[in-house]
Amino acid sequence: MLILSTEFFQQDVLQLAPALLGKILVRKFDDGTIERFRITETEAYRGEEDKACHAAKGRTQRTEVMYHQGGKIYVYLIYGMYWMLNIVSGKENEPQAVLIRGVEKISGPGRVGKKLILDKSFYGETLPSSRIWIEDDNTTPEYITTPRIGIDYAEEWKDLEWRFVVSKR
DNA sequence: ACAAAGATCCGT
DNA sequence: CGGATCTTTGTA
Repeated sequence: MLILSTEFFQQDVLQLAPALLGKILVRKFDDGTIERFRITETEAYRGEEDKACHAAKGRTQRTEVMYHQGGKIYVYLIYGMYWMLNIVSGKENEPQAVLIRGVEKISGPGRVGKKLILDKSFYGETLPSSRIWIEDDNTTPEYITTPRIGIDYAEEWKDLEWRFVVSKR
C-alpha cells in the first residue's frame, strides 16, 4: 500500500486519468473516521483548446488552480448543489484535470462529492493532505473508453473518448 | 447590476 | 422530462 505522491499527478492528464482507475480514494472525515473508495470512472479535461474544459474560457478565478502543477484538488459547485471532485494534472501552465466520475458502489460525480462531504474549502488543497489522499495497492483493472458525459456543447471535442470506465468481469 | 447556463440527480 | 438551487461568467 502506497500513498501517491504529489509528483505522481504531474503526468499528462491522458495518462493520469486511466492510471487512477483501481486506485483508492481515501477520506478522513472531521470525526476521525476514515473511508476508502476504489476509483472506477474518470474523465480527462485538457487545455484551453478543449471546449469541454473549464479552462477553455481562459484563466479565471475559478480555473486558476488548473494552471498549477498537478497534484492539487479542483472542486466546483454545479447546478447549485453538487461538488465535483477533480485532480489537477500536468505541469504548471498546462490547464488539465481529471474528474472523478465514480467510485465503487457510487455512480455519478455529484454523488461522489456528496459521499465525501466536499465543499469549497478543498479548492487548491495539495495531495496528499491530512483529510484526503489516494493510495495504490497495485490493482490495474481493465477498462473501456467512451466520450465524456454532459458536454454536448463542446462541438468537435465532445466525441473524443476521454472517459475511462473500469470494465466488469 | 442582471441574466443565463452549467462536467447533475431525482422524482413524475 | 422538468425542477432544484447557486456560483461563475458575460454583457451592459
